[in-house]
Amino acid sequence: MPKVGMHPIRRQQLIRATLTTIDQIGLADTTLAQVASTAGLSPGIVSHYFGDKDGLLNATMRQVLRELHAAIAKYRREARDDLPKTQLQAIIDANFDDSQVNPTAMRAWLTFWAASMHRLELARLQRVNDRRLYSNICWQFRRALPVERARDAARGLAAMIDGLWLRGSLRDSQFDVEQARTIAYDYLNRQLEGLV
Amino acid sequence: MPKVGMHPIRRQQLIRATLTTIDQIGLADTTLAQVASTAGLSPGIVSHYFGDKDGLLNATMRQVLRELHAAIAKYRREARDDLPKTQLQAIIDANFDDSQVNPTAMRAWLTFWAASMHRLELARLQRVNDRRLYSNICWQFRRALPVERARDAARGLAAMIDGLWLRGSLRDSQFDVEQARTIAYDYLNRQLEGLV
Amino acid sequence: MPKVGMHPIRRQQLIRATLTTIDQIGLADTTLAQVASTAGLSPGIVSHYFGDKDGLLNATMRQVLRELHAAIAKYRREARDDLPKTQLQAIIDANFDDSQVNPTAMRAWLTFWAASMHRLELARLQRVNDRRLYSNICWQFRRALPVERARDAARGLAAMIDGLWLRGSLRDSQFDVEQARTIAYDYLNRQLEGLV
Amino acid sequence: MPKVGMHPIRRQQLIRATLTTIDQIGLADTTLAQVASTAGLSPGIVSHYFGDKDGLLNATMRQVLRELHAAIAKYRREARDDLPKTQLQAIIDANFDDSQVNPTAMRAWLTFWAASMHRLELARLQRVNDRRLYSNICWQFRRALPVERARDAARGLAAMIDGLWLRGSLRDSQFDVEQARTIAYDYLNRQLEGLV
DNA sequence: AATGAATGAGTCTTCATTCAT
DNA sequence: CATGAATGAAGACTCATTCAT
Repeated sequence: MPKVGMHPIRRQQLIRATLTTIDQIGLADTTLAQVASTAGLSPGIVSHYFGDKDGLLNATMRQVLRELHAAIAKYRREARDDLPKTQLQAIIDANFDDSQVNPTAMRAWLTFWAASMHRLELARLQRVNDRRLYSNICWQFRRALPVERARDAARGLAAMIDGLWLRGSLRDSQFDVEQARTIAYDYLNRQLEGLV
Repeated sequence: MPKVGMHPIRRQQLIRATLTTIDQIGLADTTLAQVASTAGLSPGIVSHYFGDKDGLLNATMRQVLRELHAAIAKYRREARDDLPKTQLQAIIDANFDDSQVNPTAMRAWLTFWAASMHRLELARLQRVNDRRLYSNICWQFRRALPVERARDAARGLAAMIDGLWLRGSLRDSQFDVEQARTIAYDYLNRQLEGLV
Repeated sequence: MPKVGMHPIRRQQLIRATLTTIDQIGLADTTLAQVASTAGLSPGIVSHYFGDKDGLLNATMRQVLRELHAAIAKYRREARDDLPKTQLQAIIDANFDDSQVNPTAMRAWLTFWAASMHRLELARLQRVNDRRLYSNICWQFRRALPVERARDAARGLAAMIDGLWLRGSLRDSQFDVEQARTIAYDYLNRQLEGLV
Repeated sequence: MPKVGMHPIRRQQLIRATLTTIDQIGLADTTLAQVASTAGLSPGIVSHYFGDKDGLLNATMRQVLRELHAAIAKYRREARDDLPKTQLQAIIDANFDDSQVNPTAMRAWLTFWAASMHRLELARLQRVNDRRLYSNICWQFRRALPVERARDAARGLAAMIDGLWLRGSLRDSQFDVEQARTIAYDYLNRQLEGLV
């Protein structure tokens, strides 16, 4: 079946299958055979497209990050204005978009976060993403607050977002987006209180 | 001297060795042989004291939780008064006590958090702890705020604590306790603003 | 120009690539993908021209043997006379011709020699060649020596040639043709001593 | 079954099994499972005693070399005098001792000789052995011949021994010790002719 | 004629667990 | 109590071979 142009399709299939498997049985129990079979392919194919298991995992994490960035970009593009508060709300909304808080995505996130503690490449990806979120937030706060205050506010909001999300990942029940947004918005409002 | 009481000593040795190994090479690469050798014991001994690997892991997580509770109890006991704010500050301080934010402890935490997604017993322990933190915080807020407000404030503070801690776990550098406390205190102050 | 005759060209390419690969990484690590890529072709092509891996290996060994016979024929044709001694010297020279003692050729030889222990077809080729060398040598000795003496002299010279070559194959350095010839000539001289 | 002192016994078992397997199906088709099963043990045991397949192979080759050295030492010790000729005959005899020319041993030899072309450690062992044989022989010749003559005689005899042995390895039939000895003795006699 | 994607059987290796001592 | 030898199942990875294009 040597159709040309299978590369991107097969990679997508396998990355999707990896996310599904991580969701269902966890990274520790995820085998290449599992992933391949979930993708409806044979085990040998993984090395063909990703070299080895690490390659597959790295690619999967990159995909997860890409989706977060896409969500953030979309929400900010669609924000009704460019005020700091509006933009920060867009960032909050993007982080709690369904693409990010559905159980599969959340489990993948936490899985990669934990795995990054001992895997160099994942740690690198994680750190880049981490800094990007913080920078975006900080930039907006600096338009409204003195630099030191802006930095703490940014650290606080980033922590709040991750914390709400982290605690949500534990629940069996659906992540409560409204509640999370209310709490994050409240934090934001209090930081910008009496300004705009 | 009776030779009794090897039980608790050996268990401690093995749990310590488990934490060390998780810290250094990660749970995924932690083998019982590693753990046993780190503890200066033979591989066969693990099953003698913990039944199997799961038993060891469960016991290790219990130990980590116990230490957090001990820290919280200690800080609250030593708080200068029983005012909500003071008690909540004590809870914050306990969560950022060195016993909780040293790299080994933080890695263990995140490791177990992630592992709990697919391990029933760990999930149970996690959830109990999670609720206990929330309940403690909520209880204090309710002494100062209307119930609905108290609940959101509690959710927010718990998320803030976990988020600061989570983001700290990524850093190579030492966790910045002062900064984390400043941000958490600030959140607390704003929630209780104009009350006391 | 008819497009016919790709057959011999492709086969040559692949056989050459096989020898190169055996030289560089050894038969044990030689994969069809390696060979094909060295030949600048695709992996699937091998089965088209040789059926399977065994077919390729057999063809490669045949080629190696053909080159030895060509060398021997050439040297004997060019010998200055038909005396036994001259003809035996020609055989010695042919065996130490550069086409036989360059590192690639020597490694291929030893590789096939070893492989022939458990591969029927290679063993057959090996044995035919082996006998041919012995017969050639023996025939010449019989022109000068009584039959029993001739047989032992032939066995000795054949062993001497193979032994010099075998020990040369170990060296990292270039095979010392002069030295090998001196030693083999000396053996020859002593066998024919006092005879002319 | 943790009897102590199993180490040397198990290693022997596995090395023997390796030699048997190489003899019967060849190195290329020798799997650890094969070896272990031949030894009546489980596949996992190999890594316990030899680390990995390479470790097993190295140990096996070392054993083969050890046996050759033991044979040489024994024959020289038992030689009736210390004359060069007698000692050289002892070396020849040792190389054609049954421990060296039984089919299993010969196949192992040739296998390792070929394998050493692309395996560093085997090459090292091979070269050490190679030099030792040459040195021993050369030393004896130098007691009877001028240095240059001694060196060529040593190279010739070493090549003769290896060549006879190499050609013998091809035969299905039993190695003809008498014939080989006759030919090697003859070479020796002619080199020392008119001296002692 | 030639490609190269895909398969799937087979190998090495790891490791939790058992158990004789 | 404790050891550590031994097991054997399971996983990652390789690669000869096939086959649609």
